Amino acid sequence: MTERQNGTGTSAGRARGPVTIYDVARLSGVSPSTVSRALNNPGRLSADTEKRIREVADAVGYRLNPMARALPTGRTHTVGLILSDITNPVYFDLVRGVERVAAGRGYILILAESQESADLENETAQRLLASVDGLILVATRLDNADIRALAERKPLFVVNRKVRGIPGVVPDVVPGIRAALDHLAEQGHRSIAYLAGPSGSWMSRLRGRTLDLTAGERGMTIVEIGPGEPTLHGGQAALQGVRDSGATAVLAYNDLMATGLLKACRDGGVRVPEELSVIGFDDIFGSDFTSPPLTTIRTPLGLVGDEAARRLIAAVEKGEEGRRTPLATEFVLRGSTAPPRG
Amino acid sequence: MTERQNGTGTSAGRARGPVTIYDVARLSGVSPSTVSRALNNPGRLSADTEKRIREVADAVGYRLNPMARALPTGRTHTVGLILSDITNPVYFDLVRGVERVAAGRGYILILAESQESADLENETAQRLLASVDGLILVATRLDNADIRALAERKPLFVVNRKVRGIPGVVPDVVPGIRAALDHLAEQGHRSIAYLAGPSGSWMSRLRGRTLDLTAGERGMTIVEIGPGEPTLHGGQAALQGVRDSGATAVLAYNDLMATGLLKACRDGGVRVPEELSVIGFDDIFGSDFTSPPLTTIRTPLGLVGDEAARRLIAAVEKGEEGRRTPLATEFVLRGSTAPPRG
DNA sequence: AGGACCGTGTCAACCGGTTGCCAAACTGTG
DNA sequence: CACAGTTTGGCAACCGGTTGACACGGTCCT
Repeated sequence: MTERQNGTGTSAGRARGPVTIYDVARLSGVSPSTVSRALNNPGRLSADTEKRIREVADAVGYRLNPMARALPTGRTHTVGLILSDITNPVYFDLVRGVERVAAGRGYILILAESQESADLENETAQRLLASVDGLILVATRLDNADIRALAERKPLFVVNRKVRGIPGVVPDVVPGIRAALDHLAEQGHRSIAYLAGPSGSWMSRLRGRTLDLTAGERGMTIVEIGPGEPTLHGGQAALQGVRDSGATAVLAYNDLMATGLLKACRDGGVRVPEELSVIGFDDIFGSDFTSPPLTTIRTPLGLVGDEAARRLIAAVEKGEEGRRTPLATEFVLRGSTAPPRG
Repeated sequence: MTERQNGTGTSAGRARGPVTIYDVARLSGVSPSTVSRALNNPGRLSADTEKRIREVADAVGYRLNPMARALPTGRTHTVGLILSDITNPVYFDLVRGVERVAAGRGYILILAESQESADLENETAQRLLASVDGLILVATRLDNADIRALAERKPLFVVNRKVRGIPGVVPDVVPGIRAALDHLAEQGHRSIAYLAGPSGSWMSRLRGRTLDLTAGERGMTIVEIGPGEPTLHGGQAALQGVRDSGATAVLAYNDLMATGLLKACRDGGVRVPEELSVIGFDDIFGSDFTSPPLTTIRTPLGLVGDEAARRLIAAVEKGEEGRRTPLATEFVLRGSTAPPRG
């Protein structure tokens, strides 16, 4: 009765816009709802009807309109990822991990940046919320209340932060820190500086606390320096504090800061590792070709992204979070550590 | 007559799902279409009606449902970005540029990776096409026919590739290459190797051709080596070829390859820059802390991303591509070049 | 006073799918 | 052969917006 405007008189005629299920329905002599069932409700129809419709569908190059599907179902097949800083190399492998898993499961990745601002992060999350099935927050600066509020609206997954009742992943920092301190102890270091990241960073606090604990067990002392920006510049700016602390070795919140410190040392005539040992965190791109190559504590960022996407999508689809994979850090010995002088 | 299921008896009652224009309409005593007009058709309604509706809307926290809007309008307020490799640092600033501009204009960024495969790239583009208002292809491996086919369906923008009739941007490589060759000529280099990127890369060919031309003008000769993977590994693998060529200086297709070459030199006992001068391309993150720091030809990647997003969105909204900003490369002198021996 | 015109808000159709419910057809059984 | 049970496919409502057409009331003009 009501012929959709897309239709043309001749069934072979070129439709105006993209092909819809209405076109497929007309061409295969069934109703639109039957087409819908044939395509995403396998088994509901008789085998030959389903087969026939499928054949027509890809003969005419039918492609489902995701918006049209999203409207009645409320499911967009999209995951959102919010980072504080897109250009921070620490996220590259993570983003790739998320994208690969998402694409593999038929999901699309939406990426946004919060520019290290809690307000902007919240605003961005709100803006994205309507378009995604679930949201991954990486190293979020939001407080627990905001996080919970978001989690009430859509499945949420937090990376590098623990929030009671919210699924998330934070790689175990203990093994990496233990191995790093064992290594430093073996070389004779006793007093170690920790170059802290931003004051709002949960992960920086975790690393600091774990360092304190682990150092205590080994009779070593930790002096905390900072907080500082988690960037090259933040690391460069910290050299003076490090020198003042009298520590013979430094552990930085992340590789960016460690690399910045390395640079400041070179500029300031401090020889690394002879005069100062430096250890980074994460093992980002570039850490192996600094000079000297940076000794660091590796975080398996690719796997973290994988895990985040996998479990978020499980939550979206099955309402339960998927199996947890334990993820651990690992000490990577390169050239920026040596026994202290004297 | 037909009360939407969202409604509750009391107007103060909590709606089940998110607030819709139907809720706002009921609460402010007008029809849904009036609400729609009040919100995105300023001036069409009387000033107080509009104001009243706006107040109700944000009093109840109304948020537009992007899917619902996309259906009748065909506009998703989304731009897609397809990269060959998410973890390649060359793209970080570009991605950020695109994201910032997109977010600033109320658009959402969808990111996907083609893993250096033309087939996967095409498939990905098809998959995304229905969800985006426009697509940005970076260093695409697609052939011109595929690109044109995509451009027929949605606004398309290509970065680092010129395709007749398709809007795009490719930073002018001439100034950077001229300055680099002038520098090498001044130091006494005559025979220079070009470490080519993937054979499918339009940009690698452009850089190679421009190099040939520019070298010719200066009485220098170029030996092309490759093609090779545009990665650290590709650069490492090329050392033998470089030595065999007898060139005293190398220009690599990109910084990743240059850095790989640097590493191979260190491992192979070739001193840079004393025995071999190395110049990269792009000035990616990390190029300034290799050892020696890499001399390179900078591409303004952040601006490229900016330009791409700006002009794509202009095409989407006004049907015309926006104003073009000329973008040029620039020679950055660091420590990996020196006069040849003898 | 009558008519043209303008400003304002509503009606209803539409975008392209999904899905609960029902009817027709088909199957098997006593 | 009648009847219950099971397939199979269609109808129509719905998701949440947008927008062309129109009705209504008030102004202004002749």
